[in-house]
Amino acid sequence: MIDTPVLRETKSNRYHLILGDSIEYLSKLEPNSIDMVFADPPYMLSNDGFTCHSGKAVSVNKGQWDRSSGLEEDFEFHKQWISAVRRVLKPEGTLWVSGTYHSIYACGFALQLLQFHILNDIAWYKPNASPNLSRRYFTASHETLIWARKDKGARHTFNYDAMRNGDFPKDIIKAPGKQMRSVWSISTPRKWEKRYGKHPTQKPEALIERVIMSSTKEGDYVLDPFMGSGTTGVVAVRMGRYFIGVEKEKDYFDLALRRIKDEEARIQTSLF
Amino acid sequence: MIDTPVLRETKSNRYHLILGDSIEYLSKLEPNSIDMVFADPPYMLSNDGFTCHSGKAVSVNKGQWDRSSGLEEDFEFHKQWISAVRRVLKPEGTLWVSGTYHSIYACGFALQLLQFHILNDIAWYKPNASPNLSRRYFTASHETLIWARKDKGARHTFNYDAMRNGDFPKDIIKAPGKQMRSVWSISTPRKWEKRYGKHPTQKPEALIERVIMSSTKEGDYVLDPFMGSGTTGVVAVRMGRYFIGVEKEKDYFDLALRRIKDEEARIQTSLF
DNA sequence: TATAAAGGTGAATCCGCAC
DNA sequence: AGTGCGGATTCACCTTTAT
Repeated sequence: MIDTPVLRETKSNRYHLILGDSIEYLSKLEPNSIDMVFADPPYMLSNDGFTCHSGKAVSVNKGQWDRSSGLEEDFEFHKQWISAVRRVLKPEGTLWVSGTYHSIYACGFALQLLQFHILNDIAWYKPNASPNLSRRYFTASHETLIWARKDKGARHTFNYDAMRNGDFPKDIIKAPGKQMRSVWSISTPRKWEKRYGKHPTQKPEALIERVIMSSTKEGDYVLDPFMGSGTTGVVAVRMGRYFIGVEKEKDYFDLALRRIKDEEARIQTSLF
Repeated sequence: MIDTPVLRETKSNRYHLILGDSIEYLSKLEPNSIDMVFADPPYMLSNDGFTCHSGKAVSVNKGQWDRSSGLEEDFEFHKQWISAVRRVLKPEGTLWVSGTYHSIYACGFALQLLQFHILNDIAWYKPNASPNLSRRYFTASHETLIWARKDKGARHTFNYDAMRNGDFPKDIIKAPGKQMRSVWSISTPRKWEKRYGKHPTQKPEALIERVIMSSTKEGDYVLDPFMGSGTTGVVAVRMGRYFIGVEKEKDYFDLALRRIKDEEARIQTSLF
């Protein structure tokens, strides 16, 4: 794999998609230019005897020291991408980070070390989570999202009324006309639309909608440094935000591009 | 304040309460002797221009570097007490850590660095949380609990059936006869029993009951290094576990002692 | 045709058993 | 004592059948 920062780009009035490395690309972006970043970072590095160097996984020694050093490698990676994000965020801009316990503690701690100010942590409860088959743990049924702003002093966007008075009929936690709480009940998409084939870690559109609705305005610049299959882009474009997405794996990039283009077409059609 | 490790101790058949410093005390305990630790660590060090050195708070410079250095002090503290806990845990023993986003990322990351193996993270949802008055954030309505075991290889205790089939009538998440999930809906105690006066960060007994019920057996040794007002001890004694509690502030120690003694008396009475 | 009940499937470990 | 295979486990959701 060639180590070029940007292998391919596709632009439109509504989005800018980049096939390449996030940190590389972010370092070339205009500083203080992004309103909101949504990031679902990878966390494979330290887990099962594999470590990930510039995009390719290599097997490593599984000794005790290694698990720790893997964790520290993860941590270095998280500090790097969060720093890169910090540079391009507007002072009043905010960052969302999502993850399970495998990665969220390293991310949250890195965030705090790098002077981000946590506004909320959100527990995304999945009512349709898979059962636990081993019977040796509780059934893992949620993920964590951290919402933080760049500067403690700046005034961030929070659409209080939309959150309080919006319609969230399937959420068993949210009461109509009451404040949105830090626990969100949103089902995972069970079968992925056949049009685009299956993708393992797909986030539900309702989740991303809530994130974008709560913390951005129309016309804002939304960036996803680990775009994956592009759900953030699909929803951002649908909601009238400008989307910048970076993805280093070509298959995911192609899938995201197709989905976001389709969404754009749907919008054009519906304007008539 | 004198830096004696143990200022006062009170023992019985059911508990052992220590007024003094946790890390000091733990360093003298028998290694590999404790079945479960429940810890709700303090996190004041780095927060609002105060740092806490050996028990007393001193004002510090609020510069940018300082917030970071305060965080790192917190982190050092968490690594120290978690290491001390690690030493006294049995190989199959487990550790619970509770906290909000102020401290839980540093704790979780420290836990992982110190070779603990996370079994679950639990989102404790508080249906009766206070509303958000600023209208600039989501309403903070949950805390996080991390459950981890000392060794990945060892077989920890998990009372699957008690969790699956027990009665949790007030929990809007838990379905009868279905597995216990990683989100628990438990109200906070609204008014604290008058007998003991008010305490700010009181945890509900139902929460501690669920923790102890799920991860310990009768007769197990349960330790709380930051005992506070002693709820862990009250519930542990009630459930027939042997409780070891450490608290460095005399007022809290006295309160905990009174509550746990009262619980013990209640048990003796009910045996007739 | 709509709604309800019944039956089948898949996912991710852990465990015992045979060697 | 390691290794490897196969069965057991639970629950949401889909499909099929029944009312």
